[in-house]
Amino acid sequence: MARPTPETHAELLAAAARRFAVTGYKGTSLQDIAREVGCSKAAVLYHFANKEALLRELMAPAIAVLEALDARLAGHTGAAAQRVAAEGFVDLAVRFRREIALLRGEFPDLLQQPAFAHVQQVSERLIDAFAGHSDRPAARIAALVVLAGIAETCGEFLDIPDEELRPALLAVALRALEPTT
Amino acid sequence: MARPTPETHAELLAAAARRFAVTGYKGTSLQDIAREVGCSKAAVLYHFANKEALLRELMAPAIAVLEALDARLAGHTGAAAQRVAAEGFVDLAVRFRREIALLRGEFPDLLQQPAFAHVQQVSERLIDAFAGHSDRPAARIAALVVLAGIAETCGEFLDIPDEELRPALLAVALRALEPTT
DNA sequence: TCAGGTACTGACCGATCGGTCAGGCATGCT
DNA sequence: AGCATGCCTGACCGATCGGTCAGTACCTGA
Repeated sequence: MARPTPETHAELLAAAARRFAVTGYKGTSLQDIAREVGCSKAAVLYHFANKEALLRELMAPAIAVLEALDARLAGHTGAAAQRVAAEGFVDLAVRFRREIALLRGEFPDLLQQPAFAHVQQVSERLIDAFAGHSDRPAARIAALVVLAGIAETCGEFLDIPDEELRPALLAVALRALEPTT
Repeated sequence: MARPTPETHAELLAAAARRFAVTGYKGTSLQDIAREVGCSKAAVLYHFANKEALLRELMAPAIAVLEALDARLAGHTGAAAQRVAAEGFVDLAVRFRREIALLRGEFPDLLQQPAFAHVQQVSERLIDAFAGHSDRPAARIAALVVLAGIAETCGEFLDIPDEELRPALLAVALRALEPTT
């Protein structure tokens, strides 16, 4: 089974993304990933220090975009913040839907790992922006429904093009976030 | 550590609910549950045939209510179906928020087990009702955002009373499901 | 020609998983 | 007194987990 392919690193990353999306992070073993690529489990751990490092590398691009959105958010308040947050997050969710989908509810668990501690804070600021920086429970509830709903949904529509998914998600987000009279 | 408590069954159920809600189904071991109650792992498996049976018994009341909603859904179409589905699902989510929360994204995995196969079909009919029985992608996207958003959100507000959470969730659901002009 | 790095393997490790099993200890019926 | 039953235990099982390690085949530059 010895096959000298230097692109293995990228192949492993892609295989991990596929497996994580189906069976989740905890539900996928290094064996599973190795089998999909056709190499040994030891080869996986040659390319990545450990399982968490694999996940970290997989999520890095998405996290970078999330942090850019966070930075952009700082300059806005109220309804403007809502619109920037909705547009930015929908765009992120659509572009990285595969990466987001693979965390399928393991978010709470994974975010507690030190490697993702910062993401935790960023998403709290995102919810705050979705809520228009309001403390009203109704606003915070709506914010969380939109955030979680989009995150869970985007991964279910892997087959339709970005240009169709993006406006549909944005429309439902903006409707849901409309202020209660 | 021998303590003859015949209420152990109920205690185990409650402990399992608590642990599942924090670390998820896969992330919680029978040891964890046993430790929380103060008995042995073998005692857990004396009361429940296996881990899945424990989960099944834990979810049974919520599933019964879900199936009742499904039956009620059959008599409605279009906007009426949307309203019945939204009201019914929000009520279910609020009442059983702890049970729903503990499945944290493990839904896709768990629903594939034969014991929950029926729930899969019911939730597809629910999404269909949310979408007003429309085939338009935008309608189906909105439906999934609402369903997933509510399911994920309700478990995050364990401390506020039903009477406050219910109308807030219903309001955001109805706003999000408003037909696009 | 050969040293050294890259990419990998199979064997192995301790821990933990869900689950089994024989037995023990109260309690209550006969 | 004897025996069944309900409830529970500690010891144990095979499987699988993430991770380590010594060794090896191959390529490259000196």
